[in-house]
Amino acid sequence: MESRQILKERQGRSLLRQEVSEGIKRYILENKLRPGDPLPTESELSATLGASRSSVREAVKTLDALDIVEVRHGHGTYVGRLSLSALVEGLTFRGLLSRDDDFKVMSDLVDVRELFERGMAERILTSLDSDHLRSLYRLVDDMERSKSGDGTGFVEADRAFHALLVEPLGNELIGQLSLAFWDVYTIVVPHLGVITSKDEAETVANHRRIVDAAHAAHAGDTDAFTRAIAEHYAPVRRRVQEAREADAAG
Amino acid sequence: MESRQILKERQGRSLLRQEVSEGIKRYILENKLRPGDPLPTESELSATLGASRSSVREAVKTLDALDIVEVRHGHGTYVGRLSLSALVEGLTFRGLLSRDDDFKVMSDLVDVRELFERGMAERILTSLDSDHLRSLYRLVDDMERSKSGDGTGFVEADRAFHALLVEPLGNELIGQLSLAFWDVYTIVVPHLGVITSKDEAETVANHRRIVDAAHAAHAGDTDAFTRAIAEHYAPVRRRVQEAREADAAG
DNA sequence: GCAAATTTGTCCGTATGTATC
DNA sequence: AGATACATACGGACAAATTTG
Repeated sequence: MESRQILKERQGRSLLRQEVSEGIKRYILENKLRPGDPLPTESELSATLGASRSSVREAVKTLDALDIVEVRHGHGTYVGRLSLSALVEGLTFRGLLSRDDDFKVMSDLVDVRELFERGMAERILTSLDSDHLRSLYRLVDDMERSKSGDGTGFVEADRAFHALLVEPLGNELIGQLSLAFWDVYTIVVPHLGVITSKDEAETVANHRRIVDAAHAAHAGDTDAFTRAIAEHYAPVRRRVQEAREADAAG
Repeated sequence: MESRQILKERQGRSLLRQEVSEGIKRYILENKLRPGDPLPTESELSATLGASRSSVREAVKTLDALDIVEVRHGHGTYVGRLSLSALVEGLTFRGLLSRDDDFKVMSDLVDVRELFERGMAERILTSLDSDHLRSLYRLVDDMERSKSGDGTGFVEADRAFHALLVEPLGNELIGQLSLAFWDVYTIVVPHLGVITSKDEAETVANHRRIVDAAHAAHAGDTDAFTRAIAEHYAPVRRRVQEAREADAAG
């Protein structure tokens, strides 16, 4: 069997699965494939890269976890969306695992969320136009309406708001990171085991205050805007704090 | 064979591999394991979770890619370090794949790197003590010495500098993200295919200026400090720009 | 330093589930 | 509905790496 040969030729240093993974990535890069483009079947990859189906499958699974590759059962393997899903899953697990550590992981996370919006305040205001402002107001209205409604509407509007807030920067990475941390926060907080305050009216008001400040300040002073953002994150931080104190008391 | 039974009972919806992955994560959480703690062997997991060893292995590989689990050949499986390695690998691949898109991925990345340090400037300065300052100066001296030396010393000092700069914040997540983006930048730029300027003397000077500004400003005005950071990232941005222009011209 | 034991790595063959035509 | 192509899952065998006696 020739595969044994290849095994010998590899001089035993790195793992075959690792080489297969590199091979698949190289294939995508050399052929300049885009997200959604089809990849060769597992059998073809197996033959081309000189590894068994099992090794190819394990390699594909690691790339799938990073969203470099996407597998559709009974259909085929494709180039992945290259999203930050791996970051979300990793940080979510970290947040769940280290609840004991004074919930520091989560409070650090809120710091980062605030950093994205406060640190980019100036640039957000200068590139914000009236269309964006209108869309932001619309989302706040959506939150207002779906408040104490079915449920999913409120959080979805919240998520969309923070995506839209940094959108005028034209920096996709910041937008994706911002959403990734929003996702982690939203997933982890309900698992903290204690009931935390969740004043939806206050949340709506805080979001509206951000848009109001943006509308007023526009290209002028950014202080009111950054203050509004800080006030928005105060209750977010408080929820983590409440969970921490309840956990320490219990 | 009873495994066939389980397959039926799952009603064919979710994937077995996925369930195994969830099972392993649940095991870690319920037993409150920490990074480095040993996990059951593949055979044991296979028996406990009611799946074949192949399926367990594939599930373990996805968790390994997220650094939730760490596998050591011939030794065993352990709880992972929960690092941001998946983010680095994912963004690196994204940067390599979308070179054509005017290198926007990389310029967005530099924006984020600068955001971490500029956006946290105030908090960095207020919690910076003389020990930190001395350590920062020492790293700049290291860079100066290893300039045009063996090679690895320079970049390593650069990496350590940016880690140390945000360290006084006490926010581990920001430190890890900062390093993750530094890693991606350092890995991707050499692959951009064109020789970009790499003035090490200028780099040293820019880093020293940051520490000088921090030393002078301390708890006072942050303007000089943020300006020094901006000046540091100007040449970093220029390298990406040069690669872009060379690519467009060629 | 050798040998045995343990654990992960790789391979193969086969059967089943899933989507498309 | 049938046929085809593909991924999913299984089980067993052997190779390679690591630890231990």
